[in-house]
Order: sequence, then C-alpha cells, then structure tokens
Amino acid sequence: MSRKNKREHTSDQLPKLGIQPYLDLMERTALQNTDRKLAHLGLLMLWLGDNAIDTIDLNLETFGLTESKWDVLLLLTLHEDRELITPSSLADRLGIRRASVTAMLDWLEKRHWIIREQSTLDGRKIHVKITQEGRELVARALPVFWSACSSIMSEIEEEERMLLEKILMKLKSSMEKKLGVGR
Amino acid sequence: MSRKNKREHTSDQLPKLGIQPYLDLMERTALQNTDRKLAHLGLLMLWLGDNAIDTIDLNLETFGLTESKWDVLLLLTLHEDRELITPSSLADRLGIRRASVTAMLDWLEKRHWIIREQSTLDGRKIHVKITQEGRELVARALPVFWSACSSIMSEIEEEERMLLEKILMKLKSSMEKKLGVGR
DNA sequence: TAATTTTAGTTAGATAATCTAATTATATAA
DNA sequence: TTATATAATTAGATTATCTAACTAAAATTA
Repeated sequence: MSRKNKREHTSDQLPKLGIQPYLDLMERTALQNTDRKLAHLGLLMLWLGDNAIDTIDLNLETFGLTESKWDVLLLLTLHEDRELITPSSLADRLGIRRASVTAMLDWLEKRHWIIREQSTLDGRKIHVKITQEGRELVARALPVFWSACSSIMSEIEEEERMLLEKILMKLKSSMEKKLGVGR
Repeated sequence: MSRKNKREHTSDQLPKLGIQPYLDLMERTALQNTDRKLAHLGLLMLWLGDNAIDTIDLNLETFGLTESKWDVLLLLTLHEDRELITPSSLADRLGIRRASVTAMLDWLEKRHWIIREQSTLDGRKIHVKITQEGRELVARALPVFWSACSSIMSEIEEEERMLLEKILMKLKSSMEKKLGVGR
C-alpha cells in the first residue's frame, strides 16, 4: 500500500506522448512544400543530438569539464606544434566572439590547464598553449570521451554501420556548408 | 592585390582538420575494448547534433525564442486540454529543476504567452496554460520549425530515408533508456 | 614619416539557462 | 494534532554567451 499510495500522490507526470502527436501536429501545421518524411528525420536528429550531448556532458562532468571547454582543449591538443593558436583563431573556429574566448581561457588558465604567451612577432597577438597539467587531464579524459561516443551508438549492428557512416558523413558536410562552419 | 593582401593579414585561421586527426587520436587514446567504428559514428552524431541544434536555434531566433522556451510552448500545446500541467511536471519532463522552470515561466508569462492559475483542488499546485497570444506565436513558428527540421535532412535520398528512419528510431529509444528520459 | 585605420585582446555590463539551499504554503500521514 | 512531504518560489551562484567600449600594436595612407 505505502509504495502505491505514495506514487499516486507523486501525481501529474506528463505522459510520454512518443513521436506520433508531433507528426500529427506537423501534418496540420507544416507548409505544403515541406517534406514530412524529411522533417520527421530532422526532428529525430534534433532529439538524438540533445541526447548525445547529454551523454557526453555527463561523462566530461567527472573531469570538471563542459563540452565547450573540452572543445578548446581538444583543439589545442590537435594543433599543438602545428600552428600558432590565438584567442581570435579559437573564436573563429568555435563560432563565438573573442570576448567569450577570453572568458573561457581565463577559466582554463586559472586551473593551469593552458597558458597565454605574448607573441614576439606581433605584439597584439597571444599564443595559447596547453600545459603539461592540461595534457594530463586530456589524457585522462580521452578514453572516457571515446567510450561515451561509442556508447551512443552501441545498438548499431554491423550491416547498418557502414551505411550509417556514409549518411552521417554526407549530412555533416551538407550541414557545415549550410551553416558556414567546419572542423 | 588589395583583396589578396588583406587575406594574408587576416592570418592565423586554424586549418580545418577534418575527422582524420580525431580518428588518429582515438586510435592512440581509446581503451582497448572501445569499438572504434562505433565511437567514430558517435562523434559524428555529436557534431551533427550540434549543427542540428544550431539550425533550429537560428530559425527560432526570428520569433524571440530559444530551444528550451520552444520546448515548453510545444509541451503546453500538445498537452492542452489533455492533462493538468504544473511547473513540477514540466521540470520532470524537461529534466531540469523546478526553480529553473519557475524562471522560464516568469519569462514566458511576462510576454503573455502563458498564464499561471492556482489549482482549486490542491492549493500547492499551479496550472500552467498557453494563452491565445501564445497559441498565435506557436502557429507562426511551427511552419518554420518543420521546414528547419526538414532542411537538416535535405540531402537524404529516398532509398536511404527508410533505413535512416529505422536506425534513428532505434537510437532514440536506446538513448532514452540509457539516460532515463523520454518524450 | 605622421596621422589614420585596422586588428587583437580585454574589460564592463548584460541576458539566458541552469544549479543548490532556504523559505512559504498546503496537504498528508502518524 | 503534530510531524512530514510536496509544490512553488526566492535568493544567490555559475557558465556561456552577447555587445560596446577600450587599449595597444601594427598596417596603411596621405
């Protein structure tokens, strides 16, 4: 009784409608020339994207990181010893303002995961580098990150995999073109 | 000359590496038992998810809405006249705290898109409803939302579509199970 | 070469979306 | 009737963004 009664008072949970009511609403409210089937897929992609990001965030949390800080550390790691990385180039790549990068770098620098060095060639520029401590953090987080990535797709079987990879690659380039971004 | 020169000064753009350097890094840093192929797909899904969200945000911006406010309005629309919607049930469904819902409802109420009514049956509860003005906003935004959803998938061809739908539905339910959420 | 313009980075101040902890009112249970 | 639980809010914080203004340095131009 106690358990059951309790539940009854916990009340008012919104029932999970599933996707059908969304599709019904779409039928009534989309423009004539909107492809319903594609919009259905797009809606799924949007939802999955949210879930994928939540999964990754959950795993990065262990390291005191968020997705955007992680992106910065990953960029610094991948470009290390290749090119000079400035706050401007990070802002450009991340699609955010320089002021936002400044804030993020302040946060990372306070934790000794990155350092800023004034450029000797051009006094306006700052050279951003990952520190040894930062490298160690990344080294600890990477295995978890990859395993989180793979867990997102754990249900996929071999036959589907190849095809899905092809489709996702195609979507990646078409979306990047549309948004004018890229990695 | 002028244009070219200018470009040369625009300097220090980080080159777009593409996915290969990520895969190389994965090879070196993933755990032995991490399925590389699946992690590759997961990484793509993560990136696509970001892009899909950006696309939707860009379109909702026109209406002064963000994805989370839109989610609330959509929930109110779909559940209208079906069940009593309370701040608690919204928090539960959205996976956020009641305090966060309070803030969002304040914002929406200030714009006259929702109203709050005290429940007569249980004085602790608030009944949240979409207003006529809110309904009109949603009616204007919905066609744009669906067309944005379909634009995400515009490259998909009919043969791929069926299979992709099946895969995405499967991923949706597996991820929702893992995260303990659902729509 | 001196004056002007552009670029890089930061600072200041704002908003949005979240959180936790504390508070208030009401309802339920012991 | 008293104690406990629930619903919502408030207060105060953090993170991630933004724009506008500012400083310093470099590049352009007159």
